[in-house]
Amino acid sequence: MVTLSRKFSTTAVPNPKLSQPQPQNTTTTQFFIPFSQLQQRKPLESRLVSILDGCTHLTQIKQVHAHILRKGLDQCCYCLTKLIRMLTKLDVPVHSYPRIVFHQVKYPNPFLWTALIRGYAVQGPFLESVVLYNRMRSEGTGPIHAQTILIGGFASDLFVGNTMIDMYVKCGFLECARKVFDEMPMRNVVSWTELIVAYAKSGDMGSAWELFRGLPVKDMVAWTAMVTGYAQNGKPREALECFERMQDAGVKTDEVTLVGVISACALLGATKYGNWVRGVAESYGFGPTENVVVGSALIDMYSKCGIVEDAYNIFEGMKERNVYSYSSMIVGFAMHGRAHAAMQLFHEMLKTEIRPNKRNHYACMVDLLGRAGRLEEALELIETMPIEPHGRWDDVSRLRKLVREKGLKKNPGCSWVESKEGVIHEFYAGDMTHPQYAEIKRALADLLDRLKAKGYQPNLGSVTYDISDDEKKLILMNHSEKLALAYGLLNTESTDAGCTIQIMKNLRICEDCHAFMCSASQVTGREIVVRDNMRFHHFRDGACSCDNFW
DNA sequence: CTAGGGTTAG
Repeated sequence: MVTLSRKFSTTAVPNPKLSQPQPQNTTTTQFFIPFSQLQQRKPLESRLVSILDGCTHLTQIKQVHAHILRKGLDQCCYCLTKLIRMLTKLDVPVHSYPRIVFHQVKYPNPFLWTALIRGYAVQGPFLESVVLYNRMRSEGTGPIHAQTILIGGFASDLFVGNTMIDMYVKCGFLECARKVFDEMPMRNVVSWTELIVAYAKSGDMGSAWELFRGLPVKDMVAWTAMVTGYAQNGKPREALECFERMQDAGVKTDEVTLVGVISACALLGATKYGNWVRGVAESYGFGPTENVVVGSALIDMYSKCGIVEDAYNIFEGMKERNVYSYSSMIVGFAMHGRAHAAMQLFHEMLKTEIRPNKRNHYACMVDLLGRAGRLEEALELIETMPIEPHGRWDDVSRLRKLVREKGLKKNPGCSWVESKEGVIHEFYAGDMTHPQYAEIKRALADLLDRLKAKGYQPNLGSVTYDISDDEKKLILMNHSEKLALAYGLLNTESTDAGCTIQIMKNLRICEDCHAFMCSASQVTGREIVVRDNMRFHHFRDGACSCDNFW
């Protein structure tokens, strides 16, 4: 079922929309140039590039350069990119000859920029490459340069189109990317996947699915994009469903797919499913020991499933560790209130070459120490914290995240419980679709009476809508974690192995549910664990491990 | 030459 093959089918299919008359006066963006103006790659330029590729001495390159100028190709980014790349390969200082070549081009395209930036990144000064990178990405630069590729027509349709989609997406012009996609004469899986990922990253899984549905040949990468898209957008059930449909379709799977599945399991708290995935990964030789990404994902999954020990076993067994592995483990310890272990690991990490993720990491540790009441250590950490000079690279990812969040609608409250058989039961707030709903409702009413006798009062302040108190009580009673609890009580016995009822929730637990769970643990004599999006709550004998602080 | 991957903070 699993393969490591990276071969992809690049069969391009014609765009059916183009045979129909094009609608006039659509929302044209100022940067966009229609594909009809596109020319084919010119043979002369291709030949010059391949000649450059074979150059081994500076004199040869200079000869070809002279030839390029004679042929009037002094503005051809395609040739000059190759020229700069060859120059830097021969250790010619970027700041001399290559930089001059670059400055003679009026409209450098992203490839030319990249050649220069890469040169500085290899030879130094490193700061210069950062400066150039930011300049290239500064307002509108990407799309404007994209025009020059189009007008010059330095590459074939399909490739330019795909690259443009990528560029527009990276510059945050999703609509432009879509427009390119719609007007491309020929398209392949890559074109589709680029856009699907862009929609997924912006939180619009609806559009992603719509596109995916219309994709004629769905390959492994496209499927994986959907699976991880769902996982990244807090829709783990959909992610697993997608994964299963992918297998039904007979599409092969590799470690990237499995990583997406594991992170869905982490969200769901689906231990059994996760274990199975781990087994599959191991049997194909990219288990947690061999593959850092699989390992880190599993660490996160196990700690979010409440099994820190297993998480630590994975961590210990890993051949290679990076920031993700350490972060996941530290956070895993923190989530379970093991401040000491987290602190120790943090210091262990500082001894390696792995650098913490700048301020965030420190913020996390300070928060943890503060929570554990170790204020002196927290202060010491703040004082010894090295201040990193360039936060610009950080900005990029923060910006993308912002975009993603902006497009994201607020997720409805949702809880999951795993049955004895490993089946995941999902409950939404006010959800009446569960087959056992009638029983659940009765059990909840029953429980409510017993809790009231012990002094529990519904906390009406947890509902902020402007409605009557009775309606508020009804809403509270139908919170997803209460439904899940009732399901758990109905379907497990206190004598069952691991008789704890473990509930996973996508949002923060509300005050009313918290009090309800406390009281319920006392009345039923059962241990209840609720993991919300922040931490674990262990309810036992009427008290919670978080000390009512969450 | 082009497409899919793991953590956290607020």
